[in-house]
Amino acid sequence: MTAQRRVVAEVLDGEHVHLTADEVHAQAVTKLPEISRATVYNTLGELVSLGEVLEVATDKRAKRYDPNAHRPHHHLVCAQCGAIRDVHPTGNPLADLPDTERFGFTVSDVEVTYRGVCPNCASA
Amino acid sequence: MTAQRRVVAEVLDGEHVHLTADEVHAQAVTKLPEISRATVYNTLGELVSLGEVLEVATDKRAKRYDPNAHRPHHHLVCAQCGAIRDVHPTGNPLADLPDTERFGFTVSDVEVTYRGVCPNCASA
DNA sequence: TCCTGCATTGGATTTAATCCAAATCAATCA
DNA sequence: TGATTGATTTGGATTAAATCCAATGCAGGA
Repeated sequence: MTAQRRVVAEVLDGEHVHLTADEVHAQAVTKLPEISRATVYNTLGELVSLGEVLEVATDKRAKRYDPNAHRPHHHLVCAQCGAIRDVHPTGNPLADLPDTERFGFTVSDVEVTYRGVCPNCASA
Repeated sequence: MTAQRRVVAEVLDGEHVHLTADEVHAQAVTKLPEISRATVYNTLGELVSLGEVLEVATDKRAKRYDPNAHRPHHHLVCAQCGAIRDVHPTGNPLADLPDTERFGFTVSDVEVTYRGVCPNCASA
């Protein structure tokens, strides 16, 4: 456990946190000025392999990192400003995929992204 | 309608087609040797604005383009080889998001990505 | 304290996508 | 048919995200 990793872990803390690698780096720099981008990428990669952090690809730009890996959830994204909230739908989408639609795959996971307009953008 | 656009449209034809821009360009070149990447990107962008083609971001690498825009569907992705199939789950995931989980958003769309292992990779 | 091996650094590289000005082409009209 | 015009295409440069790599630094154990 190095200072750099601690800082990255600190930045990635809280609910509804979905930062890009660059944003993580920007915040990390304020706490540890010499930290390099490569280290941030390395650490994020390790956290993902350890299952502590999830990669989410809600927009088509940079990957985002979601520290809320231990409680399963999905995402609600504002189509205008890109704001992201964690959501917990009822029901089990896995059960909604009939065998005839599985093409012989062993299906193990499902990812749901809701899109809409957030209250902020709606009122603007 | 130019020769270039016709070629891009021809490449993007069929079921379960989910090519990256580069793959579209590579196939387009075999039919029209001097077509440029910029034109492929331009044309894909126009097709997306017209609603004829969907962008899908199933992996975190390049965007993929899905010509099957007129019948709504979701995707089943092989975690190992990246193969993608179009699937049609039963049920309506939109209905599974309670008001208390909408954070004031106007939710209009939902995108579901199933992940698993395809028969090919499973037998290898 | 001294080693040893992993972590970090930063700069170069790769990949995807976009931008831009110049050249080209398709469609219309006389 | 030939000229005009405005949209399209081109390719090279540029941006952005991510990765790679060799050299350096550092944490933790003996």
